[in-house]
Amino acid sequence: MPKCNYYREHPKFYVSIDCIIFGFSRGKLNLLLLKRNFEPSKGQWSLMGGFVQKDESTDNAAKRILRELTGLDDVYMEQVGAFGEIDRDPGERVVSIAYYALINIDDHDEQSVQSHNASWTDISALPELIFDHREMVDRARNMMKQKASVEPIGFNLLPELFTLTRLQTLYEAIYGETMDKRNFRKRVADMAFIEETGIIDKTGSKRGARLYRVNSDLYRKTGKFKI
Amino acid sequence: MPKCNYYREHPKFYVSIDCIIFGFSRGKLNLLLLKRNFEPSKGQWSLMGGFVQKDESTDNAAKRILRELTGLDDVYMEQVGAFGEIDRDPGERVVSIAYYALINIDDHDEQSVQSHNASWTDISALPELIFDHREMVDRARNMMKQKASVEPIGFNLLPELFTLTRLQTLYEAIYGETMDKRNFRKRVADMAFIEETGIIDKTGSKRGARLYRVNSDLYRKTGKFKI
DNA sequence: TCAAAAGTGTTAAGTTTACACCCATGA
DNA sequence: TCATGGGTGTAAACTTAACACTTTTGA
Repeated sequence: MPKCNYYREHPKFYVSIDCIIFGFSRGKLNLLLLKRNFEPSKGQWSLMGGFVQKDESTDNAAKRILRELTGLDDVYMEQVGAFGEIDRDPGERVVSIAYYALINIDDHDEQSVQSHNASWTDISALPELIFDHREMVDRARNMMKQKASVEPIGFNLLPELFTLTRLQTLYEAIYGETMDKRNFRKRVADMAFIEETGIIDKTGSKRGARLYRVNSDLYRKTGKFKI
Repeated sequence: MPKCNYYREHPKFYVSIDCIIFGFSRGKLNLLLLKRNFEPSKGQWSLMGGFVQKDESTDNAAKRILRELTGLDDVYMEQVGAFGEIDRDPGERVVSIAYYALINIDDHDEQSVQSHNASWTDISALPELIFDHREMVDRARNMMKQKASVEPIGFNLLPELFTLTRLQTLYEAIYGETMDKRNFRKRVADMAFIEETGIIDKTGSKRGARLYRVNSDLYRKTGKFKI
């Protein structure tokens, strides 16, 4: 019971979560999208979503919904914001809170993704999306780009070990522009927390390339990030 | 009626708005805070807030609530984000969406502010705030600072005409650091949309200072902003 | 006549950009 | 032996930062 009548007169709303799930594959940013097999808007493309429940915070709801689709825990997520237009969902009034997630595309549970009728789509060739999902994607993309330029969040899109060429391709995809190889490597070399492992990866080239890794402790202590 | 049963099983929540209202006065950033004369947390300091109604979007609810307190329309507002911890409001489960507003402190309706038991407080000496309002303020402040460095939103905190000294003091308050006068003026001079009016303001000094104004059309066309 | 705020340029330091060739290897 | 991706340094252009004195005027 409420402690006073203060709340009584006010309406209540469904509160949902929508997830913009970023992955990085073959030089491109990708989003994990669902082809809806339920109403409303059955058959159309949408973001992964779900409703906030009584016993969970919105942040936890977002984690749960991401886990339902990908099988992943401990994923990097940021809130994009609340979307509260009256008719944004034609079925009912629903206030939705969007979150974006950065995952290593190799890690997700393929079974679960398929059972949800979901698939990875190149972000520069998105299909039409339901409701205001396109606006959510655009805002998430801008926030992510901005944040990725000043904090080392991009590494969440890579496996633990990565080559510098792969890292550069990732940032080229995030920023949507090509970069100079030597300047890029100079900047990486200036960030001590991006460590050489001594391991050589021969899968990407004949010669082989050095594998690097992020040292998070080192970043926390000393870290400046700028790419 | 909903078009399907999809929503039925899910809980509904109160959705509220909280406003972080920035003003600029005597060289300091200020917030408009309420001393609550109602439960819960009567007698404590809080942000201006209210509940979203059935017939309004969250953006419009924020505008309404700001207008209720300040009497102002057409105010610069940005959404900070949704705050959805289960127990953030001890009275009831409420998901709150925070917005910040930038107003010229001379413009507000003093009557209305007083009748709401509200007053301006220096942001660097805030009292304790209820619920998670302090976190909202901190996030709003960071977002505002970030945005103010790359878009000309700071001018919303000033009257239409302003001196360069006042503009500099404002940005020093936003960034929390002093700036070099000559470098600051050089940067302003490089932005054509900050126009000299030819008017001299004698209120701030014996000699008088030139008054400037923002030309928004010019900014939209040609504008780069960097202070 | 003096206190108080307004106004004004130059130089050094640091950062960013542009640019081209050799290396190692497996096929 | 050659095609492929991996790896490396320097100089010019630009941006940022540091710095101090003169002007105007009302009290």
